[in-house]
Amino acid sequence: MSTIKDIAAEAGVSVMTVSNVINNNHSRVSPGTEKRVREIMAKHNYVPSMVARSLISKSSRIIAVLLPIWYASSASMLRDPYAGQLVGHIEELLREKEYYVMVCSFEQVSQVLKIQQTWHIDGMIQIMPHEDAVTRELIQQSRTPLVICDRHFDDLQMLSVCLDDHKGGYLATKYLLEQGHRDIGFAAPAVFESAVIHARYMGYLDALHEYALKENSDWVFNGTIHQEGGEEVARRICSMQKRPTAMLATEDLIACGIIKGCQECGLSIPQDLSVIGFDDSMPSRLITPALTTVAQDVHAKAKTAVDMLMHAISDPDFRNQHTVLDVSLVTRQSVRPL
Amino acid sequence: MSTIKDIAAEAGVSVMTVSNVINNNHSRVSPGTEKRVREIMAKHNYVPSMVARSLISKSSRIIAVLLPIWYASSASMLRDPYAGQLVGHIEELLREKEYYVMVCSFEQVSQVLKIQQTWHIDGMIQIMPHEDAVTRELIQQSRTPLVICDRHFDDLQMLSVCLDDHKGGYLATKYLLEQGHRDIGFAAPAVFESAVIHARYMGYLDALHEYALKENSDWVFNGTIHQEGGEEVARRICSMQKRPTAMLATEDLIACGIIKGCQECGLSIPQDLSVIGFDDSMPSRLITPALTTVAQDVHAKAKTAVDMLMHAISDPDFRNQHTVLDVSLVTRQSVRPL
DNA sequence: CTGAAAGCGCTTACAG
DNA sequence: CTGAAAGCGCTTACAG
Repeated sequence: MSTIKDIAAEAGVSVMTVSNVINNNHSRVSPGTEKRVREIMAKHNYVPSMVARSLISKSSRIIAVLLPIWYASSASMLRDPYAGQLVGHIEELLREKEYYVMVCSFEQVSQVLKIQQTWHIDGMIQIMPHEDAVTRELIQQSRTPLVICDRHFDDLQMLSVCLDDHKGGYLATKYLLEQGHRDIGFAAPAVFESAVIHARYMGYLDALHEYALKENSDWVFNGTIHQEGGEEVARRICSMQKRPTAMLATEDLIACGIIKGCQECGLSIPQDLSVIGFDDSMPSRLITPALTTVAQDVHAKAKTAVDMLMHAISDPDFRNQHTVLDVSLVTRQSVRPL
Repeated sequence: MSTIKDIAAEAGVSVMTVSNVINNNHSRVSPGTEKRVREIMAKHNYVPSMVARSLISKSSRIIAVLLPIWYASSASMLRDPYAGQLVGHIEELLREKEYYVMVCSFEQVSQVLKIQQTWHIDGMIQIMPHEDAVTRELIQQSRTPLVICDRHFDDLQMLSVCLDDHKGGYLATKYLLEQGHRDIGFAAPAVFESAVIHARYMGYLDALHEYALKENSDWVFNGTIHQEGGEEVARRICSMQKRPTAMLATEDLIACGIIKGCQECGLSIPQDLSVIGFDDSMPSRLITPALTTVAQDVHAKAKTAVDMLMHAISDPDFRNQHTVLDVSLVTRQSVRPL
């Protein structure tokens, strides 16, 4: 494997001239010399060492994609299809810009700081929310630009990309109301611990209030985890004397679980219960009936996060921006007019 | 940010003594000195620079996870839930061993070689199959240990982890035969271009032959892509005069598409058509009826790939091993006895 | 057990 | 336009 020295020797120039052609300092090397050097580099498949370069420049062109580990699980969040999709898009966008992406699961902030330092990481994007305390600490301690997805703190200087979650909850609930539903339930993993979920919940409440309705606490299900949680909710709904006519779930998988669970205990969807999900992910098109859901644009989220990060890397003053992405309702077959 | 020099100065020892404590060369530093140095390192949150270390050692503890880009799409394969799951597990396992993981999409081998060189990558794992020609070239040109998932070439020295795809196709078909089915169709993306799919197809044929049956070419669907492809297959089946009584799909999503498509044109599953999928991924539990499918153990695949890679990194003679992982049939509700 | 020197593959001022 | 020297933060022989 040849080094800059070998190339310089063979070209009969100094190491620094080779360095100048690598770095396209056209003003510092004559066209003839450049051509000769480039030919020799090509001939030897010479690739400059990023490790040597970053030792000097304190910059590596590595972006860390941060994946929280918590929530009673040491498993990588990459297993979540949404996370995979988001990281996939981010990787594509960063590759186009000639950045390298390092994927880092972490529980504690110190792990991130260590990696950041040891590799001279140029920037970071946190995918999936962590515990608020951890995220806050990370924002405060990070020494490189950092973009947080799906979480924002008003009192902190930070870069974030979020969804208009309130609008999502509102849109879905309003749609159900317009379809004539008045008995509308809500199922979510953690209404009060997660800001994202809480915003959707507030949207739900606000829509109800607009129709002078109040929530029925029997129909608000907290701690609903994925499909299994949805199925459990369905069983509880089935056994109720007074059932809701519609359910809003904060995740497609939960909505699918509700549908499946209801079908198993003999309710039919949407005749006996209308259901709306959130995200417009793959399951929404798989389930029968196809799921009406609040759609988010994952590619736009990735693009926004990457653009913000690039901006922050080139401009040290760009350290505080909160981008809110729009959501929209996709109507399919899981809701019936009443 | 402190360097080894700062630590050495504050401890009143030489840089090399600090280096020895970092590297746990206990024989080369007295316990008292070590303790003092460690305290100073902790106090300053000192983290040794991997970039400086790898410049010397020619090793970086970075493992590249390679994601092919092809198939008429420049999209990152990470968007595929199976890929996300596999990479998630790999990342978990490598993190435990204190390796860093870099995710690299690539079209051409030269891109991989460049990254390999520029970062002194220690090893690589290719997830998802690429075109055979590209994979062969990669195997031959790679200068670091490389594990290929889901592809093997008998004529090459290589490390690979595959599934017993033939057995998978055979098991599923045999099960259908045992349930009394004789008219069994097959749906796959690319029967002859993909070795994995072809092996499943051969398993299907072999099971048929055991029952002295032949395939009916009307019922073998090639070019079936994901759910949409499955739905298209369903429409064609629905319009047939003589329909198969059962379908085997090489992917859960295809099987789900077949189920959904059939339901839409009025066939009921499994009464009118039995369906078996492959992978036991999330969709198999989402669809109604729940899908009978050939299960693979994605965690075992990740673990095997990582173990092989670790072995190869520590032993230069370990360069040729082909591990075949077992598959099993998970029976649910999408097949009925005839 | 401890240290001084050389060097990994580059880039950054500084001269010419 | 071109080069010689110093240095990035470490480790590796080599001495003592």
